[in-house]
Amino acid sequence: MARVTLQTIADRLGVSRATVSYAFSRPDQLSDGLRRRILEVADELGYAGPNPTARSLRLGRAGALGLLFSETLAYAFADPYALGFFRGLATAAEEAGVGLLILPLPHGDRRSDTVRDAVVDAFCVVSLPDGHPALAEVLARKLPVVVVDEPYVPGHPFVGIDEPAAGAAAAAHVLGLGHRRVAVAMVGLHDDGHTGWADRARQEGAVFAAMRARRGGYQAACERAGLDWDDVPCYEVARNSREAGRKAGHALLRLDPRPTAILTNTDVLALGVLDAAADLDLDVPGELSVVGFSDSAAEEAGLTTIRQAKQEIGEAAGRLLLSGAAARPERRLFPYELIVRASTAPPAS
Amino acid sequence: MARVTLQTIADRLGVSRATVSYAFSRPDQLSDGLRRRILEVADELGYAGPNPTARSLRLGRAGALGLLFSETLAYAFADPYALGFFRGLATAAEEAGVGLLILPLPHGDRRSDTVRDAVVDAFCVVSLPDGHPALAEVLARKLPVVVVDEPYVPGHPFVGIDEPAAGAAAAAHVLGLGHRRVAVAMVGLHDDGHTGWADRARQEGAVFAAMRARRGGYQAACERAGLDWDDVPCYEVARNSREAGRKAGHALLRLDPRPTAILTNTDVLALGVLDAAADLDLDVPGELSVVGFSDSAAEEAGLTTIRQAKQEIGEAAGRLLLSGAAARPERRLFPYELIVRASTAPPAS
DNA sequence: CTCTCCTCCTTAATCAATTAAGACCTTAAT
DNA sequence: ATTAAGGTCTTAATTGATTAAGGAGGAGAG
Repeated sequence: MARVTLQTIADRLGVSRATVSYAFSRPDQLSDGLRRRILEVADELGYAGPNPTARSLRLGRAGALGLLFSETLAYAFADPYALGFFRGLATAAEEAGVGLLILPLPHGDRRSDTVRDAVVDAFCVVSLPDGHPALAEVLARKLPVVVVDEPYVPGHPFVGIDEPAAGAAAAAHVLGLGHRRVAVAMVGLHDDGHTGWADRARQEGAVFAAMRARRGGYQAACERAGLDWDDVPCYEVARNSREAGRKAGHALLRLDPRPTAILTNTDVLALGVLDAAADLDLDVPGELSVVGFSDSAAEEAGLTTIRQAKQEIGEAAGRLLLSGAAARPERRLFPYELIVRASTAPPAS
Repeated sequence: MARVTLQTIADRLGVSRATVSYAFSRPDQLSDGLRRRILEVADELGYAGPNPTARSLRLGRAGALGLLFSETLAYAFADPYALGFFRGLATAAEEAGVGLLILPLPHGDRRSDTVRDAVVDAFCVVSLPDGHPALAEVLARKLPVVVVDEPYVPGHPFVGIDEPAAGAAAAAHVLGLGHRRVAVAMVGLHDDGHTGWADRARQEGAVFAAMRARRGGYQAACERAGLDWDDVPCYEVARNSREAGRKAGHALLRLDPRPTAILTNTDVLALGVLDAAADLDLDVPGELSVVGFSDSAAEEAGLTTIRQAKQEIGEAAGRLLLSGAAARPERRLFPYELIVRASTAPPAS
């Protein structure tokens, strides 16, 4: 059975294709009788309705928002921060009645043309490392683009938080409590799978702009408090997982003198650091203070963290794209908030 | 500045449109020199690459999978079971290099044509109530469709678990422990927002087929154990939330005689029932046994539950659609597993 | 009777590509 | 010299719709 198109129906009834099209899209242009007959024949022939692709081509709109995320989709759907963001974005999409097309990044060697072939009206790019090839592909499409969290793309709107300030707030909190032996555990500095100590060059050359900025905030606050940043040990892990956090925790807690406070750039990592502390029978916050970031998995663990309005950020990104306001390179920074819970306290004197 | 198409470039260079197309899609059909010149001019004119919609129309494939979920997207991204499923589906999509188009259901009165207009190659329908209009719209598209969990759509492949058997296993567990005063808290029977006692008619006429089947399993097991189902109180809530579970818990625990075991058809609900038990200072599992369903939020709470292979189910659904095997109405039932944790014990004698 | 206005439908341009088949020219083999 | 084979580009059909503009016919007004 060949494909049924508008033309098939038109031929069958001896009317023009336009007439059949009107039967579907503009009932007022047709007499009721004919319209009914057309719909009847359409049904009889098993017509699937006006082809959305053809429609989309003619009308010049896709009815979908493209979403690009740095990690594999399987990871994204497990990351609390990403999920909060997706929720917000999905809400905006839902309100506008458009779909959300989640695109896989070409992973490994298999090259795929998902970005090039994505039938969308706009792109939302989330948390891509500097220089990631997918970003170039997105920009080549010349569609509206909004970037969330990272990287900074000149000429395109940006939504996120004031990362340096938020990082500084996290650091200032423990410094204000009196800590002087501060250490840092970070994920997402580079894309090369490295796990280990991060020297100054690696820190400052981090390809994830938000993480780089966050770290800059740590440093600024520490220096304002009179610490020498070179005395602040930084451990870097490749994946944002609890297990990786634990590893970083052990590395940092083995140091002599042992840090009394550890800053982490994600909550998941912080949970791992807490695991490490538990492994070593260290009392938190008595012997060790830990600060997370994002308030994504922090509540039950009683973790002090920086809360980001993930859902609002997602909604804002969506609305920016859907309102057509993405032409102006607006820069929307959302407020963050230091949430103090039971994982931080003054150091033992 | 007008839109740049293949034709624009062709005109500029005095070659045919086909030639330009080949420059992008089939380099071997062209001399290197010309190809280079074409790409140069394309760049110069700001050509965004072959229009994906036109491409899609001509090639007859969309490169995307449509996903339809019963709830609002904001809810879906917060539901642990849905997320596990999404993860699996996304993994399959990622492997095949196709996108995942998440479609909003027409919510409330605003009618939107997202299903009709979705540029996709196939649909995955998850957990829709019987008779939901969106399902009809999906079927009208005459594309491959796979249904997950519910409803049962004759003629289309189905992926899920053996719900009656799983429900029976949950019930048989507490019955085997010796419980006789069993009660049930359920969500997702109907779509009408009702919260309160569910009589036999409401139970059996439930529009969510999986939930209906699950409940049938409870009943069968109870009757096999010699209980009269009419003696088993059933409380129904409208939303799958912890708060709703707590409400159901209070309603059930106020009964005299008080149930010694409560079966719930989701983990989230079970957590709420545990909250209610805590409110009443009831010892779990000493004075009350609670069983969840899905193993989605159960681990930390020490909840006995039925584990469903959510991620595998998602992957299977995706692969079914992507392999083109969705033509046969295959019915794939995945194994479930009773996970016994600390929320169930024999009743106090 | 003529003019105007509606209603209902058709004509034809348009959206932006892909690709089989053919034309034309050069080179190599017989 | 003839034929075959390649390489490079063009022609034209095709994908499946939307919609402005126009035409035919009937109804009502003057």
